[in-house]
Amino acid sequence: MSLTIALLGMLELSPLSGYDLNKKIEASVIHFWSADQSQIYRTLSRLVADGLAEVTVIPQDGKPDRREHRITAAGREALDAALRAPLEPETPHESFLMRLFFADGLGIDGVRELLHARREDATGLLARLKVIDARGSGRPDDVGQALRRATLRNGIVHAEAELAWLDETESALVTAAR
Amino acid sequence: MSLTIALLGMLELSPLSGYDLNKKIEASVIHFWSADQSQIYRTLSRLVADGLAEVTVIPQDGKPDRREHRITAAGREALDAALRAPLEPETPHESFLMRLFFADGLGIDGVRELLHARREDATGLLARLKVIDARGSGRPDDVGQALRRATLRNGIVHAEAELAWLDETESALVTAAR
DNA sequence: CTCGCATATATGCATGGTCTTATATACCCA
DNA sequence: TGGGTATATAAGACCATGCATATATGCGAG
Repeated sequence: MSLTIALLGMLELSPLSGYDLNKKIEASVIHFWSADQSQIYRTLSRLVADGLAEVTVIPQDGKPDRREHRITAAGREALDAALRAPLEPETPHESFLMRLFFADGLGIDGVRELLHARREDATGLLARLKVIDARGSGRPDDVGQALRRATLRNGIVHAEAELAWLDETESALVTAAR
Repeated sequence: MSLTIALLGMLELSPLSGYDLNKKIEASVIHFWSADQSQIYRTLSRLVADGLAEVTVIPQDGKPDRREHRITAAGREALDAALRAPLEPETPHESFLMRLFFADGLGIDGVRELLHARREDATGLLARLKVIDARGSGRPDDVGQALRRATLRNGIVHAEAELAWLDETESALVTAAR
């Protein structure tokens, strides 16, 4: 469903090929949505099959045909409906927390390594997000820009929360291990 | 992989049936891992097929046989290896942020509704987590307890971060919409 | 007495996602 | 000259997950 929103949302701005969509996703929503190339093409095919997008084949020399997709009226309706539908209930899958929950058998050093690895990940993520945020850091001129900025800020505040939690957790562990 | 850790981790403490495991998961890791009953049984079968657990069938009257699983030596090794393996790279899938990113077309009121719905979810989640946290709120006596507590605290700090981000985002939106 | 809940396991089907591989050409760098 | 990158699409295999459904019985509430 979310990938459908991504594709329709991008097609609403301009007609694009699967290749273009893949690049756009990597460039703009990758911080909260990881999408596989093959999955993009499959979902795009389904949009066309469902009449939510139309294809224009543009022959090219030396390269495969470029299949340009444009959103249909039905596609615009579907996008609007998807955006307005009730939020789907959360089904969390936090593999790191699963490990931590059962990490007792690793001993105190093993637990510390686990937390250290997590800190590295969170630090790296935060740095990357901040670089992107700095690039687009004029005050937003329109609502769309403010929304895109907000998704980035979301990643940043959660990365910071994770680091703060790591501090807290490492202290608590020292106390518990005594 | 994570569900495997959950099952092996729980079997290490005592032999359990699939039914027991389902209940234990609902009672203890549900705040960071949602598991389906059928998935638990399937994963459990795989553990047995892979020699990581063994089954003892205990006939019961009036109820289906109880298939009690106990972890094997290979299972303990597999658990330890899984806990020590490098953290898998994150592949985020935040459907709410996907909507927000493309929510421009909803108009300012639609966006506000979206944020409001998110706030309700986050508020409810935070309340539930705090209840659980209060229940187990003596200072932890051993490392295992501290770890379990830490996973809960993780959920709490992220729920709080989400609420803070919602405040920030709603303000920014007011500014951008002017 | 019936309805729903607890006990207990299992299968079937669909969806979404990941990883790999295939095809074909042009260009740049070492 | 060979290897990597960019352009462009697509199929196959596999895995985890989710939802529905089936079976069979005891027990308590209404």
